[in-house]
Amino acid sequence: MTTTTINKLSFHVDEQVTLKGWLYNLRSSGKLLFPQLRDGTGIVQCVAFKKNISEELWDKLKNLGQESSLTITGKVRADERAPGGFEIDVTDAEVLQNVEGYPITPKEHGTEFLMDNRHLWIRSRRQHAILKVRHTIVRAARNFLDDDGFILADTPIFTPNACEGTTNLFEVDYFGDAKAYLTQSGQLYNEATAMAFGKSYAFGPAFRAEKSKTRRHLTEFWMVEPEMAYATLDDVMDVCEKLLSHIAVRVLEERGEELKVLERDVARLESIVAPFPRVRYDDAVKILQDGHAKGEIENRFEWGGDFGAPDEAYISEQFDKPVMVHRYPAAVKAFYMKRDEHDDRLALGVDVLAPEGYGEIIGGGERATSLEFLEEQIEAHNLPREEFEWYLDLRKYGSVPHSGFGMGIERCTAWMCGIEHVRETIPFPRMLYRLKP
RNA sequence: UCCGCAGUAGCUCAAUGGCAGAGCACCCGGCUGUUAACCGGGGGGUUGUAAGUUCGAGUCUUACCUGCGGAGCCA
Repeated sequence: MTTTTINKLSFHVDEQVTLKGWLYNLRSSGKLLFPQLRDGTGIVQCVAFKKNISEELWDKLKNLGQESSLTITGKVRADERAPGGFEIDVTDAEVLQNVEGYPITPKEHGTEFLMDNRHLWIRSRRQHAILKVRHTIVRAARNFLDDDGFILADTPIFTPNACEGTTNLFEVDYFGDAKAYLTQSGQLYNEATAMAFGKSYAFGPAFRAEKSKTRRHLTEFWMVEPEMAYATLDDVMDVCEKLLSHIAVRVLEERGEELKVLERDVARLESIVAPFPRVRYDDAVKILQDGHAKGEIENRFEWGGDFGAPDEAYISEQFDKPVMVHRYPAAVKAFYMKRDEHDDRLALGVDVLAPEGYGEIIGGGERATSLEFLEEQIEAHNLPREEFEWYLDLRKYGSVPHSGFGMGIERCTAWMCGIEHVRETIPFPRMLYRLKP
């Protein structure tokens, strides 16, 4: 007897196999039962004719509740009537637990209810598809960087200070006499690891205590943050477009079935091919102002500010591919950004805006190299100098041009899947009003 | 923090200020190819909380709680 999984049934046609899983749904028609089994790799329809099996087996199957745990043994048969193309003629079954009252029924449910039952919701087909796409994105990003010579060097989650001084942080008691904060970015530490390894990246969670209440925000989210020594802003943009193109290809290759479940328009993913348009902030402002003149956007954008959500959406709508907007006013960017040598008002930062209104999925740029400049910036931003001494050391001992960026995993996943809200792109989302389960 | 919408059975939703309802889920019965199966029967309610208007409030008023959407902020 072969024990196998549902995704491998095509290798076992006309053979007896055993599958281990849970009951996804049960339909019956008098002397005929259709238990649908899921095992994490897929869903398969099984068939049991009353006259072909023992009375004991019939009785065992007939009253099973949704999500009952069981193993099913039977012959694999190709059948066009079955969803998925294969069917199991049941010859035996072992019920580990017969379940009554599984909360998530095959009808509609509201978001609040489903989120309260998130630990069960992730068993359902759509959530399964999204989380598998997430897995592929994570693996594609890591493989891309690993194969390109980046060394994984993860950065701390407890940090002693605000690393950029821009966002609200979660404060944690650290053994009574000290305060720690949950990291909002591994950025500053990545600069240290890049000086050690040449090319490095961190992959981990980031925490922002912003009271943001939109479909693009989580308080806990995951980022991949590559950093490169001897690299410029242009080098960063090269890596961004290659990384995103690679991710799109891998998602298309590995997750065709899942994209079908999600009803994703794959043409939108097929067009994610490097090179991407590179637009200076100044020109993006012109796009917005022209849009206002044409009456396509409500507010008239003024040079100097950061883009709001509607602004980002309008800019990205002008292109099929992700857009890389670069050289922002220094005032709206982090203190460690290098200034443009041709225009001191500008910082060498880049944001990658995804199409279809998904907004900023990557933020990055070239870092300042001058010790004196950073000392001025730290003072100007009222940051505690003593907490940044180690960071300033990086400019005392072998300072070189270097650059990097951070990509938000959940926003990228929402974009690839074409779904509304990032809360479905992580197994257990943490949001402003959601800490459980 | 601000603006808007919502809260009725386990779930999704109905109910002109006048008897609290349906579908799904659950239990019982029927059906040999079901595709969110279908058909018949059954149990299931402090209408988010508190106060008010009224002969009478799920429905109108006020406050609060909770959630959803958006803004700001951000990836």
